[in-house]
Amino acid sequence: MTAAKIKKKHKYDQHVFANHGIALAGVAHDTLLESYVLEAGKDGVRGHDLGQLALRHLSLKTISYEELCGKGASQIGFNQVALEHAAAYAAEDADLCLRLHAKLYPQIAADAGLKRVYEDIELPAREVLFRMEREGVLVDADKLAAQSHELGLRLIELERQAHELAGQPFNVNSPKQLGEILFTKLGLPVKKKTPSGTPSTDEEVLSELALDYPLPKALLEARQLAKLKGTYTDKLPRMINARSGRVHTSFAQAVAVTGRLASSDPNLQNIPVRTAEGRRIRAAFVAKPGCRLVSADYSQVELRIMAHLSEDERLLDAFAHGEDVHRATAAEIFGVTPLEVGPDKRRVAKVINFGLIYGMSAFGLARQLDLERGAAQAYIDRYFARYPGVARYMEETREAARTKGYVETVFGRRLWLPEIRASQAGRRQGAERAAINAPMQGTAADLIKLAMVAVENWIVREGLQARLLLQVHDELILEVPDAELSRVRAELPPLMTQVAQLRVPLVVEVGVGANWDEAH
DNA sequence: CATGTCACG
DNA sequence: ACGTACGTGACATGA
Repeated sequence: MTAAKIKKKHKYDQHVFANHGIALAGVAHDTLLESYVLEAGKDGVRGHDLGQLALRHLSLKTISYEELCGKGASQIGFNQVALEHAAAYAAEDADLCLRLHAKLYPQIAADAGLKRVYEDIELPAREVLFRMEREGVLVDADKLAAQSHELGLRLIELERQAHELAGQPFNVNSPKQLGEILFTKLGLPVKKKTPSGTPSTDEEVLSELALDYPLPKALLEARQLAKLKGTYTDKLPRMINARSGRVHTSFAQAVAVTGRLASSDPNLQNIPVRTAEGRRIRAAFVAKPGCRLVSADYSQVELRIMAHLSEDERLLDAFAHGEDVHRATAAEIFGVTPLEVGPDKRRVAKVINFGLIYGMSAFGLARQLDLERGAAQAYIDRYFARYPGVARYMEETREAARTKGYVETVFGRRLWLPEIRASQAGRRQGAERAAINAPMQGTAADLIKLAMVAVENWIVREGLQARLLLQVHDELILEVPDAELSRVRAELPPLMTQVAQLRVPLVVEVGVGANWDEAH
């Protein structure tokens, strides 16, 4: 691995050791995680790497990897660095680690919630993530290559059509050139602008224009296919590791301020699923011979957490009775019985439920549902009248964020919100929306990390050959030998639902298949 | 290296 | 009055 690709990789040293057959006997602490638990989102905190921690907490500038090895084409490998320089670099790592731990850990130990998040969630999850990264996932390169070829042919034809409709050749992948064609040359109406003030050509705009003009429709399809080809079908086969024959993502444990993981190089948490074309890519993630992929996902987990946190009686009741929550919400908002809720009403309720999790405004809801702002406000008012506990919770959360400067998850994870008292209204309101969202997104992250630890412990304890491969925020993907399928299918859901006792039941849905698409 | 866009939960 | 749903990562373009 080249230094450029190391980026923010932690656990990196552990992988190097493992490559040489050396297993760490146990990791007692990790300053990256200590800092993450203490200071996620805090003012001026951009990362939790050793170098940044040394600068923030010890006012020390560390030797950078580039100072040691150079950069770009002239960069040398660590094994070519003069021993005295390498020794100084390595010794600095060890020294600073201990000094930072002495400073950070007592702050964690002083708070029961933070201590629990650090010791019962983050530290154990760290080892599970290391194993998942090392295990990797099998990807059918031939299948993807065939798709790339097919997508390439269709893209050529779509481009030809687009050029014909535009009356001239242009680069369909250039928003700049596209904007000139659409809005200057053809005079199509500008629907919205980008932050920099230029007319937007994003999907929302093109979809709207596609109702009246042929060119945007071709562009939409070209964009979609170009995305799939460029990001997935072309790239994933190149990410297959020569030694293992599998794709090994990197899970960042201290990047997302809410407590979620982030996946990179490649990102396996954004593999397409929403379109049929996209699901063909997902179908290229396969189980090795003699195995199946098992997917287990928490159903409606953030809404359940909202019910738990708000203690709203109607919402708790809906989940307690196993109701379809969007249907139940629609019935409340529209004043009908659940049986009278059709697809349109349910869709509106679903958008509202998602909006609540995101701290929506009437404007945002109006835009999402293509309504007048007043109509959207009426829906919101109606919702809060029927779910007063949720309304109370939202206001209490904003207030708590203002007075404390942070919000917490059910397990005590802390998210700092420095902009909650910003003088600029836009920034402040942004922080308020983040304050609403963070306890729900963060608690969900806590839950699934606990589940990962529970599942891995179970696998080890029972001596199973099943392996955790991926986590996608509310979903776990495992590779399971056929002989263990019935056990995993039966025991995975209770393992995942019993990691915590909330005021609502947790529900896990399991799927099995030869590939990720079938399992999902 | 910033910008716009779009893939996911 | 004011911008506008939360959290991520990757790609192509173009300066």
